[in-house]
Amino acid sequence: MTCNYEARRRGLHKLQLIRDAKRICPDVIIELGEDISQFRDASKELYNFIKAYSWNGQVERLGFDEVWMDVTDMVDYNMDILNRNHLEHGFFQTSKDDPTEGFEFDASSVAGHPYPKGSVGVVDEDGMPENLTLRLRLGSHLALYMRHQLEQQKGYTSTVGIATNKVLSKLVGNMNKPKGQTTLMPPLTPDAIGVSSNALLFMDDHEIGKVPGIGFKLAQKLRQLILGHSATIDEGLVWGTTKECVTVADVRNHPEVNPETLEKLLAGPGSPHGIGFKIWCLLHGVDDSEVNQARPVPSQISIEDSYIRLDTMPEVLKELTTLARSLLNRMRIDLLGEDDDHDPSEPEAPDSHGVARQDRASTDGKKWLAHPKTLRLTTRPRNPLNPDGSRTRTFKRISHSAPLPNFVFSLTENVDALAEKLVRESLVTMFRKLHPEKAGWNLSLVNLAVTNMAETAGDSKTANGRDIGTMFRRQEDVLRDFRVTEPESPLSRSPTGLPGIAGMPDTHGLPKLNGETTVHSSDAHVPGEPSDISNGDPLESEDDDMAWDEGDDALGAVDYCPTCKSHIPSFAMIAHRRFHSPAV
DNA sequence: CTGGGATAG
DNA sequence: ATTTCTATCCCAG
Repeated sequence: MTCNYEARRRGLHKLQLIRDAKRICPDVIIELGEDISQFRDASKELYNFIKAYSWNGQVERLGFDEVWMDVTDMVDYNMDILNRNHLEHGFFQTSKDDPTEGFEFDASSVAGHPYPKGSVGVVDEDGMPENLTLRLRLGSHLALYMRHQLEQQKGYTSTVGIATNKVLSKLVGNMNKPKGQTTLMPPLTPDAIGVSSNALLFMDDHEIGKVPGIGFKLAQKLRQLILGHSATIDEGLVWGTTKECVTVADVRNHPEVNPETLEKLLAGPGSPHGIGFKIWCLLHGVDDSEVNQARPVPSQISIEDSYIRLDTMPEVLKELTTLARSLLNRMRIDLLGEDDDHDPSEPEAPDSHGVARQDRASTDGKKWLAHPKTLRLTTRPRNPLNPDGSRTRTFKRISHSAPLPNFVFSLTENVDALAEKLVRESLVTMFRKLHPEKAGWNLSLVNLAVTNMAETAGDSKTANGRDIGTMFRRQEDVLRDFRVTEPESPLSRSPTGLPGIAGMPDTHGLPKLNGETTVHSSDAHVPGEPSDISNGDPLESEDDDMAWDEGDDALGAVDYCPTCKSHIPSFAMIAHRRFHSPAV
């Protein structure tokens, strides 16, 4: 499935056949098994570590090992307190409240690698760096500091990209891996005197499919446009590579390429609105998408397994039970939080079977942070045999959703019993909707998911025990469809005031320059070799109109359910107790 | 809200 | 085109 850097140095790559790996590297160590809980745990730990540095909470995960962090506010603040006469003796405050928290740094240079190589950014006749150059330098020093802390405190090295938006930071982060950081330096807009933009220069060499947001389907359409025929997929090598190499420059410089033609080429049923303009922006290194807020709970939890042969009902029931058990355990790990109202003197209720708890998640003193409302069952059927005996492979999935029954939130019942009950009372019916025939099907994959999380009040509780953040988000949800907003184009945000040059679409390709700094971090590495941090490499040197609050006094009384450890409005307690009573 | 697609690691 | 187990966002209906 995957391999470490050592194996890659020996010529192996991810998603390689075991047979090929053994041939190329006979002493390869193959680890069988698919328990990724350790990776999940490490991912959470490192993500929480990074999140703790954020002021604005914009810390977005991408998979298990990558994070974007918008540090615009931290850079704003530190630009204000920076002494421009003594750039060499700067102090970066990592806390607004405590002026002693932070690190000393040299704002006269970039930390780590600049792109292009050797660039110092844009500096005037007196050697004074322009604002954006200084801002990116600050970003680079913050990145170096955080990487140092990560290595010292957690023992992981890392790779970082520092730039003015998400797409540029992610791509520039690839330049010096592992254990390096790269900052995309100004000028980032084409200059009146003809100095070209480093953003364009940087984007131009990338193969079209390497640009985040341009996946396999879009890349093939763009290659077709440039080549005049569909690009041939290069077999044998890594997935996604083509024999013909079409670069960003090839597409951008194509005479017929503009937002309108791209829209005609790329738009289709199901494709996002305005895709032509979005892709055109990406080709110019322009990306006005926000770094998402860190969320307390995931929006979905899913478990899946693939099968060589799964074609009988008893086997399906067995697999569904196994998956349901995993899913319920995952729900307890990811959706349970500390219960502030928990009384530790009260012994935990024994489970109904008197069996010692062996689940991974401890449930005492915990409560549900969110209640998923929906259960989804997905399968991937194998195609029936063709008349000639061959089988056309498909990877299409079919799914069916149903309400998630409330008994799964019981913290007194053991997971095994709950899993069996879930299969009996929900999943069997859902399975029949997908596969009404008694036999004749053969599944290559089964997936179980819980979605539509209804978040319960979190940490930021108000006096009446409600989450003010959730209330505002709800207000936003309600108002959104009624509010008339003026669409804002990223181009309208140009801070330069430079007029575009007629006939040069490039000049409209302004990166997001409104002072934002995005850091993209990837590739946490286990301890081992010295990194560019530790080896001393000099390079790395209120009002009354709150309609939603109406009637609160009437409904305000809240009871506490000892079974599922939730706060329940008093008027609903009788009905709520029925949820926990055995089914009749 | 559902079911499916595209994209991503 | 292949092989896995996740996850997110978006769209039409």
